[in-house]
Amino acid sequence: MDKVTIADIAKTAGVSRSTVSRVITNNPNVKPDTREKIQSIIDSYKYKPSSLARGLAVGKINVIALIIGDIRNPFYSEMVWMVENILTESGYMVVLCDSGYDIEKEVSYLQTVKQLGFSGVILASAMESNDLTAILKTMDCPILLINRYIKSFECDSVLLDNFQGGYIAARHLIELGHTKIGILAGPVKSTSSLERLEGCKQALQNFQIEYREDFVVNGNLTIEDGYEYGVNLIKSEGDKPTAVFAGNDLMAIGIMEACNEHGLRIPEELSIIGFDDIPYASINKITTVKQPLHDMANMVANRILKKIQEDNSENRKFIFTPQLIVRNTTKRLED
Amino acid sequence: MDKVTIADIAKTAGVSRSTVSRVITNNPNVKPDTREKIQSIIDSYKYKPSSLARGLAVGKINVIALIIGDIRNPFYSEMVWMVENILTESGYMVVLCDSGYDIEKEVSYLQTVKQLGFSGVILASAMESNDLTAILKTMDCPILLINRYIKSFECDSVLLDNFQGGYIAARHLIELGHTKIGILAGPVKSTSSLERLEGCKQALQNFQIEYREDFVVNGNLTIEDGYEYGVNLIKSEGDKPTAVFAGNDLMAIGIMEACNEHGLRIPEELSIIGFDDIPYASINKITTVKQPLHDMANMVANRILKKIQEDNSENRKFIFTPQLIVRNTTKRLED
DNA sequence: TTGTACGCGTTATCAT
DNA sequence: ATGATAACGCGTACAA
Repeated sequence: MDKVTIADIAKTAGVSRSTVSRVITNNPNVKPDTREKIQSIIDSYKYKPSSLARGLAVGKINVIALIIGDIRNPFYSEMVWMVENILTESGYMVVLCDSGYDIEKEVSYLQTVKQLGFSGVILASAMESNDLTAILKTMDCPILLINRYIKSFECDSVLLDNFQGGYIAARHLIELGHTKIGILAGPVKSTSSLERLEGCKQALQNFQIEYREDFVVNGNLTIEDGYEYGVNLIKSEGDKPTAVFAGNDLMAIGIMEACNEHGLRIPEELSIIGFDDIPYASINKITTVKQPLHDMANMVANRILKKIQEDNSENRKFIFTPQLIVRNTTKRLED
Repeated sequence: MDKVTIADIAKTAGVSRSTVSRVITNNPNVKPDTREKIQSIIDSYKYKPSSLARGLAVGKINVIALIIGDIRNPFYSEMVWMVENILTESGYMVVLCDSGYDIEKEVSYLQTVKQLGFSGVILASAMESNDLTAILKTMDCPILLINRYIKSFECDSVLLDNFQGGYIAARHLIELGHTKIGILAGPVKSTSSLERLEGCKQALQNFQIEYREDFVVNGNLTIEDGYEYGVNLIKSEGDKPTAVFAGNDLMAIGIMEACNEHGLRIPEELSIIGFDDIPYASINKITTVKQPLHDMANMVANRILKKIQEDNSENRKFIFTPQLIVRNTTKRLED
């Protein structure tokens, strides 16, 4: 039983391949009778057109790539889950690509996207890089950025007001009386991490608190990096922060783990605030800055669909507002 | 600047397309000089062959689908992360598909896999179903099952000894003196969940403890379901379990959350054991049954590669051994 | 070692 | 409303 093609359907229906193709693509130029007849033959044969062949003919394939930094980060996996549901509903297949925050891998994925003729790309991990910008400019499909902003490349983007997020996080700690605030920021190349840091600085400045370079460290947004930071913090001599702003919840969790192991009580001896509000933040009662994940995911999915359908629409930025969620890991500084 | 094709390369190189194609596919029948010359032209043009066209010609495309139940489950996302790394290294693109434990969605993904001519499929969420078996039998690429076993369909599979996993979990609780053991099992249609339950029963029987139907509930492996179970447990009247075996860590976490909220102390008033040993289990010091994720992921990736390369190899099952990890959520029953 | 010619399964253009 | 035919870009027997 060989593979059944459009030619087989055409033959048994006694029509040309063109007509069969028309009913497949919902072209109105088909007599209702013939359409019905052909459709029934298609059904009975359980015939499904080859997406490869169609893709070659049309130049596009109904697949959208979703490139993210780390699928193990619950913030992303929640986002992915929602976006995929919407896109699948609309007949697109979603391809998930984990870049590991590695630009080289990102570029390589984009290359594949081109070679396969995908309909669109959603980039959630894009950091600044010449190579990236270069290939981005050669892409021949809509591109959407999540929580990232690439100066040298103009396109749609859905983002959080990260500056404000960093600001309200720091302000919260300051209002609790903390003045020695440690910052475990995200990667230097990530614009959103940078903006959160800037927001932090702004808050410190507004409240006339000294910004100390030696209290700032960059991590890679993983639990491991948070843990490492926590251990270093505990073992360090001399002046220590009384509160820490972590670039995301994962790192906050890592810090807490280190503290637990070394008997440093939270929040009595150290206040910690995270970012994202992943499920584990609520379970472990971590004070954090929430991203409106639900709304953002919806926007992402619907926006890319729109871009694919009408490619003439201009580029826009959609900015969402962060929200402070106070839980049990931050506490007023006793003096 | 139009899209550059193999013909363009051939023309500027002064050879036929065949020769160019040969250097692309690493066919040895090319004079070293010409190969070098052509390659340099390819490089300078940054030419990349269309995977679509190649796929149509060859009948296969270098993509492997990885269908999982719920990407938000850290056990899966860890697995995905590792498998994807290995497969990407070997030149395959990995497509991640989230089925939401929905067989219909699973079937639909497999349909897409066929239409797109993928090189292989890895199924981690496959449950028993006629529709599923039907389409599985028509797939024209290697199939690999993770932690699932489909009676009606013969293929490679990488799995944990789930029966033993359930057994050692229950035995641990029994050895701590518990006799009233609640079970929050996984979905009924999941063979691995079923086997864990069977292992549980066996342990109860071996130790001559009554198996109580009314202490067994099925959940969908999510935190939410665990939480709901926990609340019900707390609010229920009369005879209650003193210990609970959760079908996976996520549900164990949910139960713990419910207990925390309602002031039920763990492990003093209720012992809980999970399954999988996801990172949050170790962070939250949850006693659990560990799956050797690392080894399993390696096996999965390498096995599907082998299957793709030599399709004549016969089907095998690779069974891994679970391991009890005792932490802080289980405790000897005081009497 | 290289070139010719055909096939892969669809869609799209142009007649009819 | 329908059919013939030419793309789409590549791989590969087969011939040279």
